[in-house]
Amino acid sequence: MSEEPARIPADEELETVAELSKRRGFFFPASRAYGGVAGFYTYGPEGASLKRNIEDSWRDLFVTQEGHMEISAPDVMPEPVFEASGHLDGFDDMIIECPACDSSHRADHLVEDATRIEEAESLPIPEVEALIAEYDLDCPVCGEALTDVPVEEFNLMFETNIGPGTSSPGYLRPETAQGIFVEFPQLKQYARNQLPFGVAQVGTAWRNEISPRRALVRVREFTQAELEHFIDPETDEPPLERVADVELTLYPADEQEAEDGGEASDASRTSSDGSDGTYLTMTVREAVEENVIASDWVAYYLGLARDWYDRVGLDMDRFRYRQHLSGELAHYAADCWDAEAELGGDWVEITGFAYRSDYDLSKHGTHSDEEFTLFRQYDEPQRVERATVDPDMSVLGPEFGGDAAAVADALRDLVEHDPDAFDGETVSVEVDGEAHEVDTAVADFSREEVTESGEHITPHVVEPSFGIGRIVYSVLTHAYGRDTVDGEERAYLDLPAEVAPTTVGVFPLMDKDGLGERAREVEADLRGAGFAVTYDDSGNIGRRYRRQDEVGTPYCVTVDYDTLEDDTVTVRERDSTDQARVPVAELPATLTALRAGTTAIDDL
RNA sequence: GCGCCGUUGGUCCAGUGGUAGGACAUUAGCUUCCCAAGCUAAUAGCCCGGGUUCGAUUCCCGGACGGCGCACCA
Repeated sequence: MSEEPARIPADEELETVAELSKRRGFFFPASRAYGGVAGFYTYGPEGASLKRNIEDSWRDLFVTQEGHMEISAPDVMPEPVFEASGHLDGFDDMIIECPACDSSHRADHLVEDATRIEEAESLPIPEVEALIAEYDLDCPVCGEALTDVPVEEFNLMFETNIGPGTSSPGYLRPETAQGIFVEFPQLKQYARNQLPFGVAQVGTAWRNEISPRRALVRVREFTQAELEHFIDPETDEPPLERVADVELTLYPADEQEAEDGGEASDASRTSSDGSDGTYLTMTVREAVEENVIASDWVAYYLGLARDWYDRVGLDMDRFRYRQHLSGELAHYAADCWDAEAELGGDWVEITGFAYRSDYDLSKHGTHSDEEFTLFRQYDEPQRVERATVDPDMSVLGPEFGGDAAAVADALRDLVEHDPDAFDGETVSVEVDGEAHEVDTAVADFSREEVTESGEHITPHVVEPSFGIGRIVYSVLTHAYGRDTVDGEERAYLDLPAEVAPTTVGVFPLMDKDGLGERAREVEADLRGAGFAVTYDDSGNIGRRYRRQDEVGTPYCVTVDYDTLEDDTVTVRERDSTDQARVPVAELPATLTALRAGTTAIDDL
């Protein structure tokens, strides 16, 4: 029997998991034969399987159960995509490094602090350098003069060239989301132009991090599972009743600020001990009613995801939802909560839940030639008065020459925003800073009643964005445990059967007297039934159980001498180490029931 | 990017200016009919590049990688 489960001390926990991961093949630094490269990891046989199972579980919930569609878009996208999304602008951070104390600072922020300039980020680098010299700016840490210290760019995007030459720059996507947003014009057709609909993607994202850290936590290439749920902000409501009773552990912004005197920007690194007692534990319903979570949609996903984390094996006592502080919000986000897991005493973000409003679709609508809107029909067509112009080009052409087309566009633009400007004999429009007078008659201004059957709207986006690698790492860490079985310590992973890399180990008690041959037959049967099976005939039976315990295999089947007599085998359960004897013919059904939780080992 | 510390079989460690040893793991054999047993044997290592030296895994410099701190983290 197993007894005395012991939690690993926090300061040993991550070392232990790293050691296990390398030794048993969950994950390890990539390209080690060539010295390794920071921020890249290879998932070994156990890890790749665990990761895939977690992804499949995510798909089952967020695609199959929730009824959304999944796509697979390219990793490389052309430059204009990221000009539109804001990632290029927002990410050419200007860094200046103090020559005296080696501290790094955002050069644009130093300039903004010292001057009245508000958007120094948009200034060219030579200009920022000139401003630093002009204002004699000093290092905020040590006071060293920064004049003539070069300002350098940090771009966190991986750049590449599409095709030969450099004329067509591309970037590896920093989030899978853009691959969904960019295809919205196609995707909306597949959704038959009906809101709401959700598009999911599980794929690779890339960020050229300055300093990769902490195993799978901060890496340069990682897997995201993202859902972009497109909604009509005026009419669509989430099915809150489905998750209303789910209990959440919430760490709202005001609690974070109260805790450390307003300097809570580093709250994601706050250790668990300082945070006790400041969490709010309440149901989704209560959180919405008391407005702890501002967005019903975000609240819905917090509830939905909470049970999923539990399902894939996170320890819910080491889990919380933390609201972003206002200064922490991304450029696109209106409100954002992170799911965080506690690892080795630190809290790590594993999912971001953001209400992105219409930010992304509007940006792509403006920058591209496609429509990133949907047509929403009114219940009843409406009669509305509309002011229009139909400029007479045969007059404008001779009068304005090359500017004529621009003048006509300006007139059309004006009539939309200010039809009253056409009340007089003439109307004035500005083209390239030059004012032009046009006869109202030439513009052919008119007001007419038209029938509008609907309007174009830009959907809002609710985005749960899961970091799969971090979740794999968190699940491994939370699953790791040690206990004592028959006086011998063992290490095990209490992974849920759904995500465990191997579902069943098959062993001959000894590899002789035909037991091995019989065990091979059992193995083949189980593989045929679709189970992930490991066969092991090396070492004594206890050693083989321990091997499987250590990688989280939930069940082991042993062929012994009784099997040769009556065609039964023992089934041994990982967590309890209890055994039951089962007819070989019933093994697939029994294992399926055990995995689904509809049968317990004690009932066999 | 900066600073401090580190890097020795698959894993975890010891050690040395004269090319290294243990534990565990792995493989083979013996033994054992259900929880890391025992015996025998085998496989397998000094991060990379330069320097000092007759000789460098060891000392020095640089780099890569890792841990922590600073900065960064859309």
